[in-house]
Amino acid sequence: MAAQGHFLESGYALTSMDAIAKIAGISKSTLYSYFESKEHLFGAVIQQARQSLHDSLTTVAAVGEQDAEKMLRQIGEQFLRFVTSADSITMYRVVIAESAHFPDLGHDLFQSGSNLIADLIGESLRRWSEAGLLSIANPMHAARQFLALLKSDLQLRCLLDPRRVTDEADIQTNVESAVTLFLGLYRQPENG
Amino acid sequence: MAAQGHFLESGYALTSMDAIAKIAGISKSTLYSYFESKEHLFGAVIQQARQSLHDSLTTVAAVGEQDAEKMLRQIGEQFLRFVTSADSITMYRVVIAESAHFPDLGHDLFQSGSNLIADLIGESLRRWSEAGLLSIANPMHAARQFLALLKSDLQLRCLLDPRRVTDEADIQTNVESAVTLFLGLYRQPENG
DNA sequence: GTCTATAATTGGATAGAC
DNA sequence: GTCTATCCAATTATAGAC
Repeated sequence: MAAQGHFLESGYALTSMDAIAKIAGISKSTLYSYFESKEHLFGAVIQQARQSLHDSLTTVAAVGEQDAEKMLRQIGEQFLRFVTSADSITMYRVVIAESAHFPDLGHDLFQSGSNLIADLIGESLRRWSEAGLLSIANPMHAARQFLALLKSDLQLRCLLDPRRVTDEADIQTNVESAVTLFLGLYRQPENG
Repeated sequence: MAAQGHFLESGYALTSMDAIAKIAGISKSTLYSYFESKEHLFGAVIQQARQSLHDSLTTVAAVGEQDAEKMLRQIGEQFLRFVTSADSITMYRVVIAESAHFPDLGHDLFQSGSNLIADLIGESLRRWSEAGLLSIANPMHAARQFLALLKSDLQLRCLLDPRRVTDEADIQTNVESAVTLFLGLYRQPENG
């Protein structure tokens, strides 16, 4: 949908139905025949982007079997690249901006974002722990700690300052810090 | 300023100069005699709120001398109560929403928010480490880890879902988790 | 300096022809 | 189903009187 680009780029208020119709190459009346209002169109756009987010995070969390450190690094790098990507940031920015007006969208995005990735990684940690690669009493709790250490302030910095790009060095720094600290806590005694 | 409440509550686009003038009890012309445009007024409002944020965080980081665990808990509780407060969240929401339009405001807010509190706590950690209360090689790095663990997803959840209130139980859970993990890493051997 | 009144523009939504 | 043309409301900003 052509509306997606404009909504995510310019936000809800600055995106006019005129502009969307023009980009889509249809008239405004036709646009209104597909979506009953600007609010409904916005909701459809965000829900679609949310589904895409859901799929991407599921892919990020799926990692080939290796040793614990390599898997954590791989997940960490992919996760950070994804959450700091321009697409992710613009989506979060728009939904945060309109969360007072569309609280359901914000709620759903949190579920499909933070909660989903925490569950996926928590489940992986539980399996790795059962397999003896790590020693974790509470995998879900540990997953949230790992994600918190990974992100630190990177996501907030991107949301607040669009000019500050997140380069590979930023990502490597955070991954190194998070993995080191995490393994220091949860590595099996016989392995470390 | 009367504009502050309206801008923070309704966002930039939905706040009209008519409404601000009405709330302030003056006419629109008078309002324009003080601020040359809506953008300038918005900038002034945010910069003032940013100064208030700066002062609040400085207060949060100032803690009486006690043992390390009590100080970390006290800072953690106050920090989390502050960043999840309705005032802080609405301010961040508005600035994030307009960060593409006003990148300087977002940049300044990040400096006066995340970077400031990290520096303040990092400096405290350095002093406590020198005094032998903790054993920290890189205090600034440790401060960012502590803050990341404290916040985890609480701030993002508040930004995305205004209906979900952060209660004292959420705060205590995160403080407990962060302080426990942090002390497990950095407590002086002879103390722990 | 402050007000009333009013430009000038924009945007969401619809009517009616085809 | 799709278009053109239009309505109606809201908004930024200013002109001009006092």
